[in-house]
Formats: sequence, structure tokens, C-alpha cells
Amino acid sequence: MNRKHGTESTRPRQADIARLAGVSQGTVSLIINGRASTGRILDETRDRVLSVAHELGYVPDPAARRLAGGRNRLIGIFTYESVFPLSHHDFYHPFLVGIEEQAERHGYDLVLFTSATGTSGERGIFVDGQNRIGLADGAIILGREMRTEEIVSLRNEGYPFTLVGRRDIPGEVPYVTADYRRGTVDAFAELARLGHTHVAYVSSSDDTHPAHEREAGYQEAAAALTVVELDGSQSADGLAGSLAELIATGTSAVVTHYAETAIEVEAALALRGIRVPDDVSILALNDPPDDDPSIGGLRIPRREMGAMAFDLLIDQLESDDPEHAPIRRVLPTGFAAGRTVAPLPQHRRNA
Amino acid sequence: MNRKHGTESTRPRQADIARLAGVSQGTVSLIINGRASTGRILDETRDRVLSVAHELGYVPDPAARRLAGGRNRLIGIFTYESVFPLSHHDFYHPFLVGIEEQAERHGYDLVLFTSATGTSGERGIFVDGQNRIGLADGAIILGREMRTEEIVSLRNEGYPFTLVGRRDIPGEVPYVTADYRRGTVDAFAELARLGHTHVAYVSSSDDTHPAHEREAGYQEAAAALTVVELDGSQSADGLAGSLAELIATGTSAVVTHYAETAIEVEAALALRGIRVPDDVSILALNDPPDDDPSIGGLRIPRREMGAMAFDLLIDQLESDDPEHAPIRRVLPTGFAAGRTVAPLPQHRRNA
DNA sequence: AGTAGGTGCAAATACGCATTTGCGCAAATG
DNA sequence: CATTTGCGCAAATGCGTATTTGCACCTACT
Repeated sequence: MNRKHGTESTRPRQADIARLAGVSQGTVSLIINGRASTGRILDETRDRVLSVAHELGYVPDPAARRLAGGRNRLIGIFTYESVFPLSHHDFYHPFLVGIEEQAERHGYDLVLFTSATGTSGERGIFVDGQNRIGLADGAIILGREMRTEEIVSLRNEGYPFTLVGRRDIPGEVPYVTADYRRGTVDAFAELARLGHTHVAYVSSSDDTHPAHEREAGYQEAAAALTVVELDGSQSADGLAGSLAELIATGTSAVVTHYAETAIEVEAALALRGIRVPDDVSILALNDPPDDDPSIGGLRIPRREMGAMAFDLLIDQLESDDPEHAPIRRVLPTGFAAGRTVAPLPQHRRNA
Repeated sequence: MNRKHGTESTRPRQADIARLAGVSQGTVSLIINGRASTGRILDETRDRVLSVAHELGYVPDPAARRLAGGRNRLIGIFTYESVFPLSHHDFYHPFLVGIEEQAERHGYDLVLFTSATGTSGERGIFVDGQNRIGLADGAIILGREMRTEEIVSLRNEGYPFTLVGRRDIPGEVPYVTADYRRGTVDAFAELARLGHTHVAYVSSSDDTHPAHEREAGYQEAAAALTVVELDGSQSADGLAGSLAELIATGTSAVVTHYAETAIEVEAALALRGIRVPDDVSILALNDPPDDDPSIGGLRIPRREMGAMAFDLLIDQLESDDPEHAPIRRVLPTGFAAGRTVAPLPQHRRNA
């Protein structure tokens, strides 16, 4: 349909190289792919073809490669939200850093599936009944939101992918996540080590995997301390009110699920004359936001998670075993005291 | 070479649907793509085919589609540094936001050329003699650094691309940039409007296009004001010393090329008891860094630049005219007073 | 009745590349 | 000298889809 006149600057194809070098297209393919030995090509021919290819600026068409049954060394990145969101651009960024790092190391290019938006305006892996991500050899799927049924379809198609952040998907899928449970346990342990014996815990009501894991960690750690549980769904000011009383009666640390909560609580406490960390330590079980990086608490190894996700995916791709078991990795979290976590002050030791 | 794994029922193809529905593959294609009217297909046939397709869970192969379509609807993003740098990730991000926005709107996917790192460890458009970015239909080239000769080669190959941030490339290339010159003029005008008549100007010795434009803008604006020029290559403390004297003798505003300089100067002035903006206004001719967004001065419309770059590229791609003239856009900058720019204080009016 | 026009689809072709097969030639072998 | 072997490549084939072309068959009209 779209054959234009000769002047049209169309991308060079193997056939063009073949014509100029006086060989056949198949020969060009062999040479380009380094299969020259397989096909028994003269060095002289090889050099001639390569030089023509270079002159023409030839680059293989990824779609054709993939169609022909080969691989195209393209790894996809899919997110249900914008990859580069305006607001919390800090969320995806560390993952991307890790992914880019490994992609560079392994010589893969990355594809961002920005076309995966249907007429309805919804992003999805399958849009209007079509798989939008199949162009790449495999994909890394990021994000807080995720449509389970799409993930399942993907797996059923046998398409290689890795999830970042574990999801409870029916059946087994490869994923990378952080060990929120253990991180939570460690955080409480750290508080204990600093002398805190009476701790307030502000949970979240989220139904996400990390929230559950944090909750589990809390349950496990609570035994060793005196813990009071507070309802995280109330306002920061309400929380601060309850906390003020608790602090007066011996509570010296507060643990929240989210850094945002911690920050709000800190501000609300300040209004009541309670200072952090002098009067009370505050610790979040999540990464701090960009604009206030010094909240103490867990540090999620996002960059490492991204890199690991890439590696797992490559594993799948390069494994010849069709029954390659889904691989999972659970990475340890870090901990930072930040400006809000301090040892129990001397004067409160016997409170 | 890679026969689909035996156990996995291979994905259904249009041919499968065709067989089951008793039609030809081409007919299936017409129907799947809603071209039924073009091909004059009976409603009955259409429904039958669609129902079979649905039963089989048919999903078109994107690679095949792109092959057949000629183009691959892939737009590349190239940078000489990491696309996701660890440090100033604030630099590329706004551009990427704009690009992603438009890519999504136009139904294109984005490719990050992470494989464009040669054995030497250097990033480049041409690595080991191979054009690494030709994979995409076109590319947007970002970054402070840029290798002129590569850009020239690209253009000579007829490869469609757009630069973000104008460069002085031999010959004509399509680009998007901000109007630093006009922005600079406007910034000085704004100072004048606020009552400042005596201004200090700290230039940079950079040999970049934006630096030259700022310089030009300064030359143009300087006529209307009393301006003292300071050597930007000295230390912040040295600058502060000179400035202190100037301020004592009537200078009420400082203009620097870089926000970083402005911040350092502000700090150095503070040590000398000079306060911003009470004693002197400070204004930068560049975007503020992430960690101190309230420095007054120019605001570069990076997001819009990204979006515009994408649009220009699409223009090239979808234009049938091979001799499509290179398009350029120069976007207006914004201005923000931030916390450092204020009207000339009353008590200094007659200084 | 004979022809023109229309309709609904099959068939053919192309997209760019990977892979396999086969052919002509020359050297080696018996 | 007849025959096998090996070499270097051309040619053919397939991947899954989109698009164009062609062809029966049918209707309407003269």
C-alpha cells in the first residue's frame, strides 16, 4: 500500500543491503546476527556486507524480528498509572533507576507502553481486546494498582513478565517485593534497643499486601513491648489528642504505616507543644515522601527491587526450560532513624 | 529456533478463527478491525466470526500488526546520560512527563535506548558503528550534553528526530527550546517594574546555547538599568563581598545565571547580615533545583517543551512531504518571584 | 436473453526478518 | 577419470496480520 517513490527515505532493509553487496537477503541476516559461522560465509563477504549495512545505517526492525520467531531485546515497562506522574514522581523513579541500570548492563532497550490507553481512557494490558505489550520479549509490571484478571490472562498466554510488589494473584506469578513484615519487626526491635518500652501503633485500613504484612509484623513484634493501638482512620489532630495523653503516661514512640501520617501527626503534636524526637520518637513503616526525606523508619529498596525484577525476567527469557518455576524475591528493607527517631531520653527512663 | 513450548496451547491466530468460522483469514482481519463495511461483509458473517474470535480468546499479535503496518509506532528517547539519573532526576522528569502525555494521546509507545552503551562504556547514538536508535520511527534527543557529529550523521541518514534545547548544529535540525533571551529581558523588566534601578549581574562562562541567549538578553536589557557585571567564576563568598559593597551604594537586586549560584550567594550574604529579599532581591535565569524551589527567576516550561518536541516529531513522521522543512519552536519562559524577589523597599527608594 | 452492475467473500500479496534447504562448483578421494 | 565431499551462498519458506485484487454468483435493466 505504501510504496512511495525512490526518493522516499525509508529505513534500509536487509534486502537493500543484499542488493548493494551483491548477496541474498538471507545471507545478510546470517551475517547481521553473527551466524556467519553457521552459514559458512567468507570473511570477505561478511566484511563487505557489514560495511554496506553500516553505510546505510541499517537497524533491524524489532517487529519483524519478533514475528520471525526471534527475540528483539526489548523489555517492556507497564504501569496502570502514568509512568511519569506529575505528583509523586518519586514513587516509580527508584524502580526505573534500577531497571535502567540492568537493562544497560544486559544490552536491552526499554519500552514504555504509553499506547496502552483505550478509547475509554483506561490504561490496561489488554485494550479493546488487544494485547498491547506483546511487542517486547517480556515486561515488568509496576504500580500500586493492578488488574488481577489481566495478569492472569497474561500468564495464561505464556507471556513472560515480572511483578514488582507482590500481589495475590490466583496461581503463581514471578514477583519482587520487599519484606515488610520483617522490616516492621526490625523497626520495633530498633525502638526497643533505643530504650522505648511503651509504643503507640497507628495502623491503616488498607487492603493491600504491604499493609497486611506490616500488620503481621506488628502482631509478631507487639509481644515484646507494651503497645497501644490507635485508629489510623481518624484525623491527625484526633490522633495527636490521644497521643498526648499516652505520652503523658509513658508512651515514648509512635509507629505509623505511612510517612504522610507521621508527618501530619508530628505537626499536630507540635501544636500541642510536644516535640519530636525529644518528647516522642516517630517512625513510619514506609518510605518518606520527596519533600520530607528525614522521617525515620523503613526504607524500601526500590532501586534494588527494580534491578532484581529485571534480572528475574531475563532469567525467564533465557531459561530454556519451559516449566521454569516462577521465581520470587523478597528483599530486605532498610532502616533510617532520620530526624524523628532517638533513644529514649534519660529523664523519661522511669516514667 | 524457538518452537513454542509444546504444552502451551499456542495463541489462536486469525487463521484459526477463519477455519472455524468457515471464512478466509483476510475476512477475519477485516472484521476484527471493523473494516467490515469496507469489505462488504454480511452482518451474519461478522457476528459468527466475532463470536468464534471471542470463544478462542483471540488477541492480535502486535508484532505482526506493526510489520504489516509499515511503521512500528515507537518513538525513541535518547539521552547521553542516564534517562533516570540518580542525582538531578528533576532535570529530565518534566520533559518526560510532557512526552509521555503526548505519546499516550497519539497512541505511540516510547523506547528508552538503554542498550546504547558501547564496549567503551560510552553512550552514543552510534555505537560500534551501529545506529542504535533506528529501531524507533523517530526519536527525541534530550540532554545538556550532545555530540554534534552524531546529530549531523543522523540528519544525513534522513532519520526523523527532534532536539530538545537548541544546539548549534551545522545545517538545520528540528528543535524545541525556551526563549532564554526574551525571558532574560523580561526578568530585568520585572525588576525595573518593581522599582529596582541598580542591578548586579553575575554571568556564567558556559559556552552553551542558553548561556549565550541569556547573555544576549542581558545586553539588550542592560541599557534600561544601571548594571554592574560581576565575574561568576569566583567563589560565592567572593561574590558576596563585592555585592555587599554594591548593596551599600544602592544596588538592590542581583541576577545570576544559575539558581545554584543564587542560593550560594544568598547564604553567603546572610553571613554578612544581608537579608533576602529585604535588603536585596535575588533572581536566577534558570529553574530552581528540587530542594529549593522558591528561588525567584525564570521558569523553563520543560513539560511543554517535551510535549512540543513529540508533536514536532509526529509532524515529520506523518507528513508525506519528504522535503518537510525542519520545524522549530521557541517557547516562552515563565517567571516566579519566589521568596527572593520583592519590590524595592520604601526606605531605599532614594538611595 | 444478454449484458451491466453489484455483492460477499476467497485468494494473493506484502511487511522485514530468521531459518532451512538445495544447488553449483571445486577440491578431494578412490 | 568417475565420484564423493565440502563449501559458499541463493532461494524458498514461514511468522501473523492488513490490504488489495479477483472471482463467482446474483440482480436489474435493456
